[in-house]
Amino acid sequence: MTLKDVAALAGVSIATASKALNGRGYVHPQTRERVVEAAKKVSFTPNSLARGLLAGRTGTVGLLTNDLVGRFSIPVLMGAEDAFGTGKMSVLLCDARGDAIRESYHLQALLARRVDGLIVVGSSTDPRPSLGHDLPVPVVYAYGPSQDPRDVSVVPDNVAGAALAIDHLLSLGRRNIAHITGQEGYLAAQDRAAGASKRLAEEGLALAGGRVLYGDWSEAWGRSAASALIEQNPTVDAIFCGNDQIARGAIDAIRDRGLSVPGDVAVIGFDDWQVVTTGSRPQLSSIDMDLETLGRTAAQRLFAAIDGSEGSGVEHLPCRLVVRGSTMDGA
Amino acid sequence: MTLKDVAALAGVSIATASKALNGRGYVHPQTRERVVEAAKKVSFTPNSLARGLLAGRTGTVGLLTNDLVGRFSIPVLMGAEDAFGTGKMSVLLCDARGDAIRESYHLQALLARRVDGLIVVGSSTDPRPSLGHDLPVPVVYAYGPSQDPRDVSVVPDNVAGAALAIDHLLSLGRRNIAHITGQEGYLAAQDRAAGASKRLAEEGLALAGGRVLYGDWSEAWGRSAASALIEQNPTVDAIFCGNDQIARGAIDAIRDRGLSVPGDVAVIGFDDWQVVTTGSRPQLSSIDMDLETLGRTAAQRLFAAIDGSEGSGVEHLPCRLVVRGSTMDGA
DNA sequence: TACAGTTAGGAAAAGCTTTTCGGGCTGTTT
DNA sequence: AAACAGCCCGAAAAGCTTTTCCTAACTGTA
Repeated sequence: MTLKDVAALAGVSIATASKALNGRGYVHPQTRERVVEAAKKVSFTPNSLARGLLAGRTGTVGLLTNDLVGRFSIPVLMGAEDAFGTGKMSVLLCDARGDAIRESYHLQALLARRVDGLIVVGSSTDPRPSLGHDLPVPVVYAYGPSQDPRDVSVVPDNVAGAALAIDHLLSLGRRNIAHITGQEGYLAAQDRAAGASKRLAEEGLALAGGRVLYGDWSEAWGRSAASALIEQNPTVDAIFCGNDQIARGAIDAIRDRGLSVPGDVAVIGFDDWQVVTTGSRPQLSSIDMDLETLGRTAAQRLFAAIDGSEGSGVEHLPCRLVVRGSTMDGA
Repeated sequence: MTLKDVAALAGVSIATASKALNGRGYVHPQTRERVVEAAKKVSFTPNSLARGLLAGRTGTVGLLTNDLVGRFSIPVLMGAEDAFGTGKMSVLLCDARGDAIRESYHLQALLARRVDGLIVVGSSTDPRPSLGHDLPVPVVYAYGPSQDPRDVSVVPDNVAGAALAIDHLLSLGRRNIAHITGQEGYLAAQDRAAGASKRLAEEGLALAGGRVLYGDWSEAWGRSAASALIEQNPTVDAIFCGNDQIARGAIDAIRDRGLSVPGDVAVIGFDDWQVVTTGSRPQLSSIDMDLETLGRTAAQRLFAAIDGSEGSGVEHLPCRLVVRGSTMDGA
């Protein structure tokens, strides 16, 4: 099953066999045919290890994630795999589970396998420590940026995404817009709140309720916060929520109070997590971070870096508005 | 950054450097110290490619999935990664996206990289075509079994899981138990229905409504099916649902009709998908397929096969009952 | 002093592929 | 007729590590 066997079977030298299979140099068509035939016969597959050893490039990239169970890593990973092209580039996957020691262990293993580059996927959009600059391969940080601005990072633009949500609500004629979101400690929560406030301020408006309602990222919080909000501010006519679960909770609470969504209160979420958005009644509008595009972009940046391009800094990718029943006038 | 550099820096031969770092043969402690020091200094990482080329084993396994976005592959993958041990074994991930051509392409790439073994993760529990037996490495099928009984497969025991759910409902004193589930075409739907019916039959009972309510795996179906069911069979006191989304829809429909869960009707789902089970009111009891254990087991079977063990056939792993508010008496 | 037994370290092969270089050969040009 | 160009193929090196075998030196003993 090695090239030597193929060469022997075809009655040529190893060098000729190699050239025949790779289309290099001068090989008589008839000879080439014999070699190809022999290779097929023994189902020869060139050994990538030997190839990589020689070429210095392995056609493998490492994907270091910290939150595989979470729903953010996977789309990024998909996009990256997509960009690499089927079979051309392979992905070595490691999940550090938020543990720095485990991470450095994985990193070591990846470097030993001579990956051509690394993509680091954060578990949140909070900046994370850089892997450093003395690595022998380029690194791209996706979803969560590196703390070091000299690194290359690709992240979703939460601020603009929030503005998109507010824009949409404004376009529906809503003016009393509240914002319920998750833990204040998350940069994602801060960014989305900032984006929403800024956009409202541009229109001379302020958040209904006077402030951002921080809590946690759960439906339960969405329910209780929305309920209390409506209680205290009956004029609220729209709620922008920090994620889809909160939004779904808000929808349920509003319906429980006998109000209609979106008739009385329009609701929009964030993340566009299908299982949540399509399960609710009415279905939930949301802001999609388009993580697959983000993953693809990260892969492209990595390719560029592998090919010698320099560049650095944090690149913010736009979000997409996905309109469903919870903000649809006709509903 | 190669062993040669380390050896030169430490003033020894390559062979000695190798032995010093790997603890083989006779090396003077002082020499060893010098070598280790030198290796650390240039941050030497042994080239896995060269190592693998020599040893014939690469410490890499291929993970071929068909449904990365789906929620079943990931826990399996996690469990497998877990079993392999951090840094010791690496995982090459490929997503064929249900495309046979893409799959064979990925397979080729994995074999070229000389993986030590393969785990194939199905996108459903329906049997899938075997990769064949002329592969140079062992293969274990996880979640979805191979159609070929000579292969090694590890799958969740849906039949027993359904019986577990029925047992639980019976233990609450419920006797009029209905079953709402997804498309009849899915083996998972059939197995769960069969397990439920069998367990009921053992108690001399039959399904409330007289038949299994097949539909799709959505909340919307759960709502409409549960609503119609209660309408026609007011005596129903429990519903076993084929997945969590259907169950959540059922809960909502029951509450909409002014009945209480679990007071009037107990509801239990399947899959234990946290975002669905913990978001509902009350929180949803469910059957957990424990996919991480499944992944771990698949990895162990693969290890065994790599080490020469034979064995074959489909191994069914038990499910776990997770009790929450929707079947809790006190609630 | 010679020898056996340890101990330390080096030379070289193996593992597989790709690429470079050079040697035959045929046919053509001067 | 001689030289040259073009074509085809093979020998060998490079890429990096591990392991086996071997030599040299040293310790202790007969």
